[in-house]
Amino acid sequence: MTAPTGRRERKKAATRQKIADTALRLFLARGYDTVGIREVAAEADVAVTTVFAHFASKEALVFEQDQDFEQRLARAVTDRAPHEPLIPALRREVLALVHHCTADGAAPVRQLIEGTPALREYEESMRLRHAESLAVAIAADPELPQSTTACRTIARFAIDAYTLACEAADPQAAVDEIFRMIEAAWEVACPPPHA
Amino acid sequence: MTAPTGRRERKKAATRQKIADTALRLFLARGYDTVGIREVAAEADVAVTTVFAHFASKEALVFEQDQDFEQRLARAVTDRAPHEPLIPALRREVLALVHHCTADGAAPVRQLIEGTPALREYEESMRLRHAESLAVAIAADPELPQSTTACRTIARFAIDAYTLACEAADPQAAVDEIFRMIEAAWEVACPPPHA
DNA sequence: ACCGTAACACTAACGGTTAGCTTTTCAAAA
DNA sequence: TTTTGAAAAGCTAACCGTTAGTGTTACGGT
Repeated sequence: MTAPTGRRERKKAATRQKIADTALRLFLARGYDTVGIREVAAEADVAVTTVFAHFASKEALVFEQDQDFEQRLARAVTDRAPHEPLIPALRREVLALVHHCTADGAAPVRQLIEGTPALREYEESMRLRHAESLAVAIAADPELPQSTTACRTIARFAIDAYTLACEAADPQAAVDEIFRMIEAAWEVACPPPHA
Repeated sequence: MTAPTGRRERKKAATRQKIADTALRLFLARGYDTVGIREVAAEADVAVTTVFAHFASKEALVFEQDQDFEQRLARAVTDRAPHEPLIPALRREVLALVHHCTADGAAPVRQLIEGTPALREYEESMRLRHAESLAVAIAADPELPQSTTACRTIARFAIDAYTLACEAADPQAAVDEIFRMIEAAWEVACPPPHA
């Protein structure tokens, strides 16, 4: 179902990839702030306007892989097994995402992001957008008839868990600890019928 | 105790105030994005460089009043009565801050912020800085010997409460609802000795 | 073979921000 | 009072991310 990719789409994808690779290479080698867009474009042998045709901003060049982050969280909620409780499903997905971003291969990029304020800000803005769409997914669940505020709250808490766990010394333990807190918060907002 | 303010400091403060007032007036009248820094400077009758000598960025012009937000949260923790539990003290302060920012007088400015993506982003970045310093204040409390992760988690939750409550239809009710959740989360992270 | 259009290039500009340097203005030492 | 040091403000010119305007090329469907 990947469709017969024509030469056109292949070339486009290649250009995009070349830009992203070049940018990341230069950023890692010499630092994000000291490498300009004009230089990235020159090194990738494309026009500056082409860079912005493929990426919405300079920061977006660094977060090329994380496109599906948003969808994965929402789907963890909407596609979970019938009658499966919300929080454990959320916890599982957050843990997977944390593992993905603390993997050994991602270390240099993580370091680049952590050491560049502009990138940290950009990432946090992304996360907040993710929280909003997660809140919508939670609110849309017919099995959970609670307030909009509670949905948005839990969504933000989950994003907080992800962010904090990524920075923690022991990410796995951090996810466990924070989700114990989230579980308690959720039970207060939406008391289960079992008790 | 305001000290004998010399002419110099008075003039400096006056310049700063004039810039901030002019900027806010123009932004409210014609929109944030359509008013340039050069125009603000001209209207305030100062040089562009002077604007940036007083404010770190264009966005900072809008958040002139909120300087002490950060301190107030930290102090609500450090200066609370001996043996007073953490969460109620935090709740009280957050509620006060929410009231302050949803007051009638602040309505036009809030509307300006909500309607300008650049300002929303900037505000969120501020909040995260506030969360960090709040986390430090919580971690420094000798009565609460728990993990760094728990401190940072609660700090972010409190900031989330502020943000969500400011946007909610009924801010007071939102603070109540969210802090019930936070209370539960805190008790799991730091079980009180009473039970 | 032809045409519509998506992808890309080029130039020039806009707006936020900063560096470098000069001028003004206050405060306190001399 | 006069001198002097420094903070505050000004001016110019630029840097950098980003966008608009305008072509040009190369592909894909007819």
